[in-house]
Amino acid sequence: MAVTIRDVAQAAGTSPTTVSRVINNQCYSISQETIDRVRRAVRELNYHPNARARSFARQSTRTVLWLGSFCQGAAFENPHMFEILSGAESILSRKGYRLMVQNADTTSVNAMVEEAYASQEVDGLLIHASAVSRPLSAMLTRTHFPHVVLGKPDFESQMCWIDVNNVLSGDIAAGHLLEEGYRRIAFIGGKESDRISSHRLDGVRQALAAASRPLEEQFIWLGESTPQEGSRMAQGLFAMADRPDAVICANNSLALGCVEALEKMGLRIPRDVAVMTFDNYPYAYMMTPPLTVVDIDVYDMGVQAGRTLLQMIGKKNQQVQTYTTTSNLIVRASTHRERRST
Amino acid sequence: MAVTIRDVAQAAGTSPTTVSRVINNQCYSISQETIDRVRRAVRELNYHPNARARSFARQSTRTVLWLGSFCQGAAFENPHMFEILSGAESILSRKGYRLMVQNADTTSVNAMVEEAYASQEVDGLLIHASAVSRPLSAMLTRTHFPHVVLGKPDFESQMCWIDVNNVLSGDIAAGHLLEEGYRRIAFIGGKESDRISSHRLDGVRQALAAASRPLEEQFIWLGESTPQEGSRMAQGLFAMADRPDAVICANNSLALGCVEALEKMGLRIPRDVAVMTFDNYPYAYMMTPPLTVVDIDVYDMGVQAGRTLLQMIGKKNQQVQTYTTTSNLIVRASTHRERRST
DNA sequence: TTGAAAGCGCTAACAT
DNA sequence: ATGTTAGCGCTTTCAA
Repeated sequence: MAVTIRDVAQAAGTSPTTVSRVINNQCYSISQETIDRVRRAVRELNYHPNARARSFARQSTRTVLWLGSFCQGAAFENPHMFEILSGAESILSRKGYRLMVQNADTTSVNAMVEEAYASQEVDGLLIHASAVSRPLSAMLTRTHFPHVVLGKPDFESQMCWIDVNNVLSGDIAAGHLLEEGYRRIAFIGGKESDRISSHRLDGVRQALAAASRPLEEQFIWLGESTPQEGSRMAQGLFAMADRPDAVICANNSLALGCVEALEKMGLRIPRDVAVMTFDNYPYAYMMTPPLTVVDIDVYDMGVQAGRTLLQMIGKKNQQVQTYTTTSNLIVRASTHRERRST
Repeated sequence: MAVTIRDVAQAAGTSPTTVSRVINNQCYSISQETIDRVRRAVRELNYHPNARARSFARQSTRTVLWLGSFCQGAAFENPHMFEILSGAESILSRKGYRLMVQNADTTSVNAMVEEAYASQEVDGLLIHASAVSRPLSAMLTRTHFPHVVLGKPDFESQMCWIDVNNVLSGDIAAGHLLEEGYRRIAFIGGKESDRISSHRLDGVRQALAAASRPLEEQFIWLGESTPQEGSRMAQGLFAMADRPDAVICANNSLALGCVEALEKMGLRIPRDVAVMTFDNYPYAYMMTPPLTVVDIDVYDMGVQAGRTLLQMIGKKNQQVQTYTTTSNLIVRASTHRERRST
């Protein structure tokens, strides 16, 4: 049999209650001598409190459930989510909480949350935005169950969410190009329904307008987020009479195609044209030349989400709907005229 | 207050014992009528058994702990691990088990496993090979605690592990090129300490030897697994008098550099030279031309690991040390002479 | 076919 | 400063 709290109490010549207090650090009314005796007994018996009994007695598992997409290929197609997950794990772990994961999508998520809530299996939820639904939103709002949605849901709601600020990222991207002396800035983006791309475009527009050099409409090309489309749009862009001298690509896929097209057209990066994009995926720095990116610290977003959730678990009356603003500019050869591509 | 088993029992006019039997499907001695009454009460009261009480009473949490690297950047640098994780999640979830995750490395893992074992918090462990250590191995072997290591540990041990078969993958790669009519096959790989690369090389050697066309030593180039090195090695390879007509790159990074170098040297893929690599990363199919790869179904490896672990949790006397053999050839333009690169 | 009763190992209210 | 005691909600043994 495993060592229990009674064994420790006996060995230390005290009661289970006292042992419980010591191992939970509620020592404000315990003599130092007793504390030492208990600690020694714990060590000598190699006592580890039974987690199941604890969860049961304190009516809390100190566990958080992460709901998101864990389907086949997800890790390759959406490393973002796993990076946020990693950030959340770090803070939860540090605070003595456990992190459970479960595959969920917009249709399955309701039953899962219902079950997790009713069975009191977890103290809170972290839900990836790709897995939220309106019924879920209603349920969470009604029950006030602690939760944080990772990413802004694509409908109005009272849920608590945290997202990175793509508008800010676009702003930073355009600001960097202006600083480097580029003046004819173009944007290659995803379709209008692509909210990330649209937000980045908004930010670019903002920054250029603020610098009294508004983004010209013929310099905005939108299409599917594939290298092929990126290539096609770049070709269109640079077939125009008045060429741009810099291109902001809304994402890595578009950037890949764009760079390829520019190369084929005999344009040198960054001498003839600057190229930059968002998110520091391996593509970005493995390309020649390595691309300047505005990186979004999604790991940090996970940390913040975890921290927020823990606060909500502590005092249940908090509501948060916020953007975290942790975009970092990483300057590489593709936008830096002094350097040359390797 | 939440609905308890007593409430259901009362509503159904029976005892908690009977309700427990029904919800756990131990119905071999219960009248159909009683079962129906209980089921109805469960539904009407929207009863969900308290997971904490269950774990406590049955002395099992039906939870598995995954230990691996969740540090910053891990999702981008090692999507593999998350893909295996996803596979494991799917099978565990289906069998009514929960999956917890925790960041671990070779030094921290011992304390974590000790704690998880002693506190009886989980029923089993899935440990990524990057986080195993000799002391851990000794501890698991001594306690017979159910575990599966994902990937073959780099030291001899009695631990249970599952890995993909990289030797087989190399064999398949070489076999494909032979079939396509390529005869002068070269290999660009990671350093000798890179076990994945080495195994793939072994497989290539095997297949070519079996076809009585042994891999020529001057066609084997090894170096750091970076695009730069891949590029350098490709240049060396194709500066030789007797050029190869096909190159197998041990991984995507090397392939990226290799393709770039070939392009610069004016060689057309696949007309002048075939290129293939391993693992179906987005790089592989976003490049021009898209690369033929031998893909390793790591998701499936996670499924198999999860399944194996559940068996071990069931009957504790099983030991497994095995390769899963789920390599799939994905033929694309880079090795197919009939097609042309776009 | 069903039910009573005894835990599972800890926490926390209350008493001293 | 410490101990007594009563749960936490379920499962399971044993009896009927």
